[in-house]
Amino acid sequence: MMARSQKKQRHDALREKLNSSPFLTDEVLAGQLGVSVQTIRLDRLEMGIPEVRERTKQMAEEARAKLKAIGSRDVIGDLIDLELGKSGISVMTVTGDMVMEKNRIAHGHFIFAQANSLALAVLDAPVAVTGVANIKYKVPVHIGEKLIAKAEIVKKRGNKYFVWVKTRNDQHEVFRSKFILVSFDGEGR
Amino acid sequence: MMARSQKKQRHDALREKLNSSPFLTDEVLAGQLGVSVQTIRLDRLEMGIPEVRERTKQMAEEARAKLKAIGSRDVIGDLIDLELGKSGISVMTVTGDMVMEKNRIAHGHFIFAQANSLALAVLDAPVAVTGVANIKYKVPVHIGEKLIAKAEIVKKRGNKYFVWVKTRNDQHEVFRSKFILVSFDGEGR
DNA sequence: CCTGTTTTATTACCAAGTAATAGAACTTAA
DNA sequence: TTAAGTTCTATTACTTGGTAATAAAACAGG
Repeated sequence: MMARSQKKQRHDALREKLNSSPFLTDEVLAGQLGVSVQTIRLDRLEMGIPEVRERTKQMAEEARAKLKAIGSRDVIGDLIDLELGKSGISVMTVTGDMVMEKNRIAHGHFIFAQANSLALAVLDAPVAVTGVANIKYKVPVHIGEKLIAKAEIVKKRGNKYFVWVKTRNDQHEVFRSKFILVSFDGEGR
Repeated sequence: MMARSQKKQRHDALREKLNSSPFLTDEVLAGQLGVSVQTIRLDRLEMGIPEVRERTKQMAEEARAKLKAIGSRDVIGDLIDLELGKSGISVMTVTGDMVMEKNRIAHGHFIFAQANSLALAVLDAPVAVTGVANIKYKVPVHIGEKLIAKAEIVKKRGNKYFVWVKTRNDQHEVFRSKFILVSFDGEGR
């Protein structure tokens, strides 16, 4: 039963090699693993791994889609309800790349970003920026949680808008913030 | 001189097509542009565009590198100085994907993110999260600006740390924030 | 009509495969 | 030891999407 275990080992090695550098041809792989090209092909067939060209293409498409998704997030979270000049609701699901590596807790700035961009979206003004924010994180947020942020304009004075945003997950209010936003036609802040 | 201008047009069309979908083979391109495969090949040669396989590979590698860079930003900005438990400095250059489309001003949450992660980095504690933040945006920030954030721990009470972060560009202080961070071994916030 | 550019066609060749088939080598169990 | 089974290797024919080189056709302008 030596042969069988050697095969398994080789399969693992192959998987690992392709994982770290997916652009290796069968010929190169054969050389590195000390077997014939045909053996590599057989292995790939058994393991359901496509050829280099296919792998490369898949990688390119995947990475492209991901980058595109990342690029198009001017408003963070999905705006699901909006009464311009009054209130709005946005939903965001916490994904793997929002959490800190150390403790798997969501990085605060994503929660802030959702609230901040919602606050800006609610404003009935063409151009506005954030002036002041008072924020409080109440409960740590983890991967997979769905965050619902509700914004409400509570006051307006001149070109200054006072907006409160409360964010909750299923159970708790996890975050609470007060923004002062400044709309400006010319310049000012 | 009709012929020459037709060629130029075709080159432009080719460039555009490949820009939006880089995985087209010469054969498909030839069909879409109504010319022979050889013409496409000649065009590519003239224009210095490599074959599909090469293009795909380049794309894959590029996109991969980009994604990797994005993924590894637990601390946003570059930590250039750090006295653990006391103070720290971080530098971040505002890139194109940090600004809002509408007004080309940096989205507030990137500036916040730099300050927040710097504040956390300065803490001499294994695990910590943000509890409260009071922040003020003083001057709008634009693409290309280099932001220098300086953090300082001003007080410690129990497991609560009070940290001030001031961010400036070349000329002004653009942002100012006070954080209360909570370090925790077990649980708590 | 001739000339020069542009386009197309043809041929030989390559890399990195798939698919199928056959043979060698090693392993083991009877 | 030998037969059987698994695993590995080799060989051959064929495919895609090209490169490189050469020649011929089409067309436009003078």
